[in-house]
Amino acid sequence: MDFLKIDKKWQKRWEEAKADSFEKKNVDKKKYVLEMFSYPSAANLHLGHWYNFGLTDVYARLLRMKGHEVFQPMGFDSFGLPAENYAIKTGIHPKDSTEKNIATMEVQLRNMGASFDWDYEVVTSRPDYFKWTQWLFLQLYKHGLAEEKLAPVNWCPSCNTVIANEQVVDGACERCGSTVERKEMRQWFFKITNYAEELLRDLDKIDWPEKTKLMQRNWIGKSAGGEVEFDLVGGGSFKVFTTRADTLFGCSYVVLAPEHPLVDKITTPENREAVEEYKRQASVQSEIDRTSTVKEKTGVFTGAYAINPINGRQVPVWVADYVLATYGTGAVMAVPAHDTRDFDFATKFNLPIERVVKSADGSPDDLPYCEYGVAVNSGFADGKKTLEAKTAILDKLAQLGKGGQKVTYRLRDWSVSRQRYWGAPIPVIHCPKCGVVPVPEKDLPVELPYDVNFNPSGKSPLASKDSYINVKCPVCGEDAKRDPDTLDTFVCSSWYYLRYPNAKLADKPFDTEWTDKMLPVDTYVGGAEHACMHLLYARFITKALRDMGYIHVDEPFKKLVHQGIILGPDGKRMSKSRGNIINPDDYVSVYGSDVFKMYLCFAFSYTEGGPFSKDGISAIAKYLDRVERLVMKAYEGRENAPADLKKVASLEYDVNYAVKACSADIENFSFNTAVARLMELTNAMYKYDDADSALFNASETLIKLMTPIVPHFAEELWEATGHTSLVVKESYPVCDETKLVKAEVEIPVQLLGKLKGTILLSPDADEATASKEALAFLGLDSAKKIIYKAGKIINVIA
RNA sequence: GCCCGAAUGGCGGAAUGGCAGACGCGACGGACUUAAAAUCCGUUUGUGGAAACACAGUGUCGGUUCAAGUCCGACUUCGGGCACCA
Repeated sequence: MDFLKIDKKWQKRWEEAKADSFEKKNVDKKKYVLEMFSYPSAANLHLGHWYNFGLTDVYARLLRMKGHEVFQPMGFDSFGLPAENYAIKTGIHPKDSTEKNIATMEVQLRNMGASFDWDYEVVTSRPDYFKWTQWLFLQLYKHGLAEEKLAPVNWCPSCNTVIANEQVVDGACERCGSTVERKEMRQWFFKITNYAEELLRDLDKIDWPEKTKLMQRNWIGKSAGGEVEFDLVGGGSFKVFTTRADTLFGCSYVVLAPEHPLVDKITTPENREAVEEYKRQASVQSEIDRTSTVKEKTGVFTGAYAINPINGRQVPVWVADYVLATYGTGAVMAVPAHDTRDFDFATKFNLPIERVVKSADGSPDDLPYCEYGVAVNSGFADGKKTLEAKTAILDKLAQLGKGGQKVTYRLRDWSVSRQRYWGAPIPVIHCPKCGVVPVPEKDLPVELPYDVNFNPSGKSPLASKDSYINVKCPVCGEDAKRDPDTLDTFVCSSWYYLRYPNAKLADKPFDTEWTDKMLPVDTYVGGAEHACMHLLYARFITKALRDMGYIHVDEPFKKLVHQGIILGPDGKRMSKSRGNIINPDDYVSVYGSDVFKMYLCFAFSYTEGGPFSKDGISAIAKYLDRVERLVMKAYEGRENAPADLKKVASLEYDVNYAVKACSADIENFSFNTAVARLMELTNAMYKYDDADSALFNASETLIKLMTPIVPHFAEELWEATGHTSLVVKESYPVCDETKLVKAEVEIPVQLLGKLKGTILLSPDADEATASKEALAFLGLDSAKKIIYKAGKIINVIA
């Protein structure tokens, strides 16, 4: 078959017939199937796109044939750094290169033959979309979920921009590999931490890979412990967070993070110089390799003392960079006897190490002893087990008004300001008189000016565009300035699944009533690398919009599937530097989209991925030709009456088995076994040998079973066998269970657990019959015990 | 360092605790052909054996069970995540 020709032919027919259109009136049967939309890069569709979009489309097509109204839209996440970097290098404007790339990719995506409904296309860099991204920002601001604060941010000196924690990999910029610095800046933050608890809790409600849920749980990092307030000698106080309140009696010093605001206030004059020097060094340290946990502890004494509220003891206040400003309270109580870090520090600086826990069962408890045990040297808590001692001490602190139970999260607020050009402008005006003034909604979108110098200068490119930056304050009318920054592109992608069903809506981002019907996304498919970024942000935004009353779902993505990663033929990740990149076009242009897609289905376990090998591709082409010959033979003989009814029954068994298995496999994203079942059926049909009406019936079913995977090919055969309808519009075959009932099945017979052979038995034979047959087979008179599972196995214990 | 996941023929990969290796690639053999390609039909975990068959076998060691690739415990290697989180 000419696979290249049929691609075009049927794609045209489907378009004419609107075969992929979502029928709004059938919304009660909707299935929202979504693939993570892609960034429009200059290169052609890569293998990952094919693997994600092409195979998810197999799933979508199956659902459609099974009677669901499938909504499968497509679009582009088109703001972002690559276009801007490309512009800096080549002088081609990001908007121009992006729009050009989108046009190219649209054509390629259409050529895939996937059943996207393009009427709902979304492009995040166009004003009709980012107008509503800005609207989203304003709603978050109105509801106190967006705030501006001075905060240390990750600064990439090479990209000249702030980057998110998630984009810092091993202390380096994820994109360019430069060492990330820390810098204090005024930044907009979304208060995702307000939702930490719910984001954690609702993971139990969604059908996601356990691994992904675990990653989010760890990322949120809930930690239940206590808070302890230390007064400072000479006035003032600060709090520490601890999970080991039971060790409070053993606290021999306290440590503040170098960035802690109290440091400057409490440092005594004679220590000031050393502390200042340490702070300076610490900021440099953090730029260097922070990943080393074996790094020797450093720190300086402030000269100040704090009072341990549990025993009134004065303890020195130190500053050390092993305490993180961004976690807990930025201060810790140090109990060197029972914490390895404190132990290392105390050893180095010769601070007291006092045991307050011993092992409960007499097992070795050399210091530092970090296990749970029994409290000692702890006043009223002596003799209590760790958990009880924690409670007792925290209760006591609560009575004293010096602390109590406290939960802390590792999750931090989401920094969304980017000192970049190619993003959605932040819709805020800074007025010298009125302060932060949100742009009125009627003035949205805040358009991105075209003619801007976006070469990195350390400042936002928009800051130097006078006609953009200078505005009148919407409140007082005086001269004011726009916020010069743009939004993190993760903001754009945090709500696009809401826009898809409302893609053309002009007067609002989405219609609440309609969105309630369309959401949640039933099945979401994309890479696992988004576990702690996009997937968490989208959940947060959904919950925030729900609390504002705009939607009424708790979770955006009911079921989540991650595709695996296809590696280069060398088993390594594909990369330009390795030169092991596989270009799908090289194969699609030879074999057509069906063959290539079916190869992708068959060669990998979908969620695992694995190394690419071209060897299997021609085999798939051969297989399809084999099917074509078979189907045409069956078509020729369709008028013949079957001669052998036993053979027909066997064939019908094979057909129905394939129907059942294929459907279940595709629904489970087990595409490789679905293809295997098709091949088995094909082999069985070849063995059947006669060309008669039974074989023709089987071939009709085979064509339908193949439709989700190789739709062009299936259409061609469907047409060649006398049909005028579109097979993609046909119903998926239904398994006839009665054809799967066999009079006799092969039952394995084991002797002492070792397989000896098989006997033929009725699948519901009773134990007596089975035992008799098994003993006869083994040549035994009796047995101590016989384990019999009907239809499964007989194990004889002699 | 901590937390997850994985390990099955020459290769990609199948196996709700119940016949390990489905399906395919590759290889080998046969049919068709003057020949080749294409196609069709076989064989293909290892060892021994002409064969029937026997024994061994799912990274390593131990355990639970009538029965373990699958469950449990320890370890090895690889992959992923987090990484001074108090």
